[in-house]
Amino acid sequence: MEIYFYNTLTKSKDKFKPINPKEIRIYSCGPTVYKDATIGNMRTNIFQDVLRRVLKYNGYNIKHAMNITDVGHLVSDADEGEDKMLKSAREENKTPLEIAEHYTKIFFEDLNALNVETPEIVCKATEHIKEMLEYVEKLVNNGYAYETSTAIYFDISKLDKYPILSNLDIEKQKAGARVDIDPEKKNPYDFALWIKAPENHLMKWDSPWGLSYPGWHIECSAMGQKYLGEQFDIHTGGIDLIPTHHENEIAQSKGRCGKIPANYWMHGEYLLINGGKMSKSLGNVYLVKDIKEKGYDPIVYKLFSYSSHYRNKLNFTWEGIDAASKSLERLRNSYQVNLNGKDELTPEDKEKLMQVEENFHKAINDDLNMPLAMSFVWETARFEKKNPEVAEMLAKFDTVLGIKIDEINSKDEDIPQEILDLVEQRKIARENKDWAKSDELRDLIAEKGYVVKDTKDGMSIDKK
RNA sequence: GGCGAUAUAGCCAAGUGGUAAGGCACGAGUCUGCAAAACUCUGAUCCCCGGUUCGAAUCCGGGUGUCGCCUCCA
Repeated sequence: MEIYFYNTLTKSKDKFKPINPKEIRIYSCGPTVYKDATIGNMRTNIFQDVLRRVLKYNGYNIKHAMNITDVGHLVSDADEGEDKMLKSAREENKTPLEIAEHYTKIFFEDLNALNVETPEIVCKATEHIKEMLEYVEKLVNNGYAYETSTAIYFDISKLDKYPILSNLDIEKQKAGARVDIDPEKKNPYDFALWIKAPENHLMKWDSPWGLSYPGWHIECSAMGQKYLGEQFDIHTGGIDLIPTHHENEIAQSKGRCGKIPANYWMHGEYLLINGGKMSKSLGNVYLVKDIKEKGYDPIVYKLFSYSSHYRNKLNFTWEGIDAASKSLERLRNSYQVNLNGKDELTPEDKEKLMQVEENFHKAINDDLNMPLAMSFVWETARFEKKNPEVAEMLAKFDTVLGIKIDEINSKDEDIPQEILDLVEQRKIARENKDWAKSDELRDLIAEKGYVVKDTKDGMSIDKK
């Protein structure tokens, strides 16, 4: 079945044509590990995970690389100010390496909690200084870069066209530019490839230009080219990376080998908080940890993110999370019910299931339309006949959803003995039809933080 | 100031020319000693005005609202 992706480069939904159908190569801009990743960052990671899973659903093998930015990302894009890593190191009184290790670990724990697959290749900027230096030297040799007293800059005037991803008219931007113009720069939009380190700079490396460190954009170009080649299939990231980071990656690649590094550029939209923007600088951030602390399985957040298309803004509210939580419970319940279902499926039923599968497949292949795909998941979950084949279909869908649909909802392994005793007493009361005592005990159990429900198969106990 | 996105039932949200998917909540019902859970059923003519068309939520023009980018951010 054909796959269509919205391509920021062409500004249209394009049919996906792999460079090599045997292996799809993807590069994703990963985290700058200087602070906790937010659920906003995670929305992008979930989008990328869906992309991987959809390609796999279509039978493709993939080679996916993601970088870990542990040096070179300055607090300001005016190529001045502190490196983010160093700022955090100073504030938390740790070494940059400790900072990077700490936040990298948490990042992958979060991905794991969200059941987001780890890319085949995870690469750190600090481990690719050599590749970056070679890249910069090549740009200098090709005449696309020049040296100033503070850095090596990319000369955007050497390109046929500079902003090609975004619609910025840099001529019109000049007047209103809020950043101070460095008189040594040839063009205001020239950006630093390599920066000369001040005397007491913590992270610096030997280079033809003395002790220095990389600019923010060079790492992705260098690592992408090392692991995926000069041209690969898909490049992903958050929408905010379009005007600077990705624009500059393309510039670097064009300067180095004359090619745009990826054929398809896909960008995930922002997560909003109560209708407004979430950002580290505004301080209104939520972490995966916060979702856990509210008592939700983090996968609930993943399901929540499927309520909107990845290219649309999604407004985060706790009401929304609550709705997703209910949905997750019901989907998992349906899976269990179907697994043990005894209804016979007629040929017509099987035909219907096949049709739903096709609809699902079409939806995910249409630029990852998860909200639409979910409607077919529900159609399956609420299929009138209950049969293991229906469960099998749900499991198949879950290879894309990644919501662990086969997980059992209530886990009562950790119920304290005290509660179990009360439940036992209530059971006896019920057998004696002593409803007053039964209700009293249910209230008591509730006070202690547990909910007891009478089901056909006995009582179920859940933590509140 | 420049650029762009978006406006669909109480909430979230698909749908880009043929009479509005889905989820959550609400209400009703089945079940239950009761309750919960589960299951079933129930709701919108698509921001406003004008135009194109046999026909528009869907195209065009105008207006209004909200949000974002142009500065670090997924």
